[in-house]
Amino acid sequence: MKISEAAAASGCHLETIRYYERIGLLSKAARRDNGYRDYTHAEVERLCFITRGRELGFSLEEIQSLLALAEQTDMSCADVDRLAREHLADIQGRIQALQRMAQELARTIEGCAGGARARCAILSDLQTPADRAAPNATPAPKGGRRPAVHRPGIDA
Amino acid sequence: MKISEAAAASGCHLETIRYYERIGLLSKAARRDNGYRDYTHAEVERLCFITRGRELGFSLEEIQSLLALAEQTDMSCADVDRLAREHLADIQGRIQALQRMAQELARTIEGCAGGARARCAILSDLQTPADRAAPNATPAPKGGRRPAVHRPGIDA
DNA sequence: CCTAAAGTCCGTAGTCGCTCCGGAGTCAAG
DNA sequence: CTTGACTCCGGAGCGACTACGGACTTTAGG
Repeated sequence: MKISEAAAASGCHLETIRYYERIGLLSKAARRDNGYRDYTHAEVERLCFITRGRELGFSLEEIQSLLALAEQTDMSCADVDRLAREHLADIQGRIQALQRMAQELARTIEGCAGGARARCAILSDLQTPADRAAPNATPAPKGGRRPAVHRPGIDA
Repeated sequence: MKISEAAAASGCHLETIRYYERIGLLSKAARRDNGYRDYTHAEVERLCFITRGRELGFSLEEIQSLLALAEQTDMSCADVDRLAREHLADIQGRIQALQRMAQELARTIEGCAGGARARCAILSDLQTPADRAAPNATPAPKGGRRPAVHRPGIDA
């Protein structure tokens, strides 16, 4: 399988595959006589695993751990489970942080009369430090700092 | 006001302040005789605005627009409102994407018996391409690609 | 007054996960 | 034989910081 086919089969961008090889997440692919990379079914599966993991918001480092665990055939399910649960908790934390953001932002937008500029609530709200602006909200919407899903093209 | 005081007053990391100056988000601060930066109340307010904007998930570029709008004293409230609403929609999109992730992940974790490794649902689920794994979920959880909140220290 | 610690300066490099670039070689179709 | 698509590679760029190292200044304590 050539790299473009592996890309199509895994849903992973071609350049990203090369990138994964470069950073050692994928082992160096076999080469044909012409120097082109040649992928086996197993390698494409590994790639699918990575891609899917990314879609679920795992970092490449976490995915590497998961792959390592997947390779030991005994006594690893509990570890996998723990990792997944930790990750889920992290995602939920991020959802909450975003929800707080959305709430505050919505409240701020509400306050804007919509045309009379003199006392634009949005701008003055932005000027106000978080704790004064939202005494009920958690001091700072800090949570996990995990990198997670990077979604390429598609500009909103 | 020295930089550390400005940092404390604005809740913005000291190095980040210098960074903002470097990229032109803040104009170059006045200097004392010893070369130390000296901040006025207005500059600290601008910094608060930026920090708060970041907390609400605006990108630095968006914040720059907001600041520019804030400086024109007429006819900008509608623009501010539009920007804020667009941003809110983006945040909501990201929340939904994360919720899909969490749902799928939770479902995957559910399937794991918890010890018997032979058929660990989590790992095999990860092996499965997204569309086969979750026929009901949106094809790919792609949404906005805005960078938004980077939260430094604090590891979950 | 001297010393040590803390604060500030600066530029540069590293982080994460890609993505794009340019220039060169290879391959398949017309 | 030419054209276009594909592949190779290393390196730079993105966003928003964070960290580092070496030089300088200021401040507090003895």
